[in-house]
Amino acid sequence: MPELPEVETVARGLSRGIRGDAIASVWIGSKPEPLKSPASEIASTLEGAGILGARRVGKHVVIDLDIALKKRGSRPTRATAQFVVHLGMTGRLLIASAGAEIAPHTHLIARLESGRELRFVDPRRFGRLSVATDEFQAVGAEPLDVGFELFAGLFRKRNTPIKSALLNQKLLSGIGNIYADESLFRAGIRPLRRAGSLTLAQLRRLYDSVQEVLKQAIAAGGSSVSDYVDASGNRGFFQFEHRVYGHEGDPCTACATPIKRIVIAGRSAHYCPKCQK
DNA sequence: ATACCGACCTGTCAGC
DNA sequence: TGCTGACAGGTCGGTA
Repeated sequence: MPELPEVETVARGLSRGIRGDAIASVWIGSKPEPLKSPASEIASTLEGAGILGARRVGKHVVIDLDIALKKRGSRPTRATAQFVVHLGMTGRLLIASAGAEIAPHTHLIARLESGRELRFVDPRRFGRLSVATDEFQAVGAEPLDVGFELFAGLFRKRNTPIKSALLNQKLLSGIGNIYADESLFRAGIRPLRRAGSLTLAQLRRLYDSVQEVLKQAIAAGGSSVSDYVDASGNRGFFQFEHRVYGHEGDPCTACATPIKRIVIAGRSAHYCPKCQK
């Protein structure tokens, strides 16, 4: 499901929806895979915490918590904590009314003071939940904040296919399979091109394409390929703007050549063999 | 150090 | 109808 635009959409929706609310109690399911922090630590951090807001860091949703109230009288040195959620492939963070039916594969429910609930649902359990008191940081650069010089430097002397480099979260945090393919198509670069072999002009086009694709996708509320929905359960619309991803065999929107699908490092890659060099 | 590959999970869909 | 295999927005650890 979620790459940068989808995670950004979820985070914005959460921030709008539950900022200012507080967590009354927490229920955690029995399937342990999604928990990076111990269940007891997640529950104790969340319970009683005020919700300051939510934001995106790479592909992570970070929910900022005010935990000062819980330490009243003990002069806390640090009054904030973070609930960090990675949605994996099929994870959802949903704001639900308390009476709403509980979907299968619901792994965490945070009951809010307002009577609503924040729920984490994840059929494949590739998602990850953790709490942190230190400022959470992505390992790679933010694709929408990085300057061109730094962006270009990430790929210099790299022998790996540019598609793999775009998916490497240690270089850029947030780009996934859809937006890597769409960016490379718009930049006219084949996914198998060695990253280090790109000319400065091609790097510039790739930089511009990445920015453009991500911004357009955020504006469209992300891509709903099968089941992605935002915090309110709404689907995105950017899947209708995909020009290569999921379009194997379809005519290229620019030249009508059939779009090809190949496998690079175990992930499918889609491209136009004529437009992309 | 770098890069590929299978593993981790469940659900869906095409093909037989 | 029902089985099987391929595939899915992501990341990790092991291996070469």
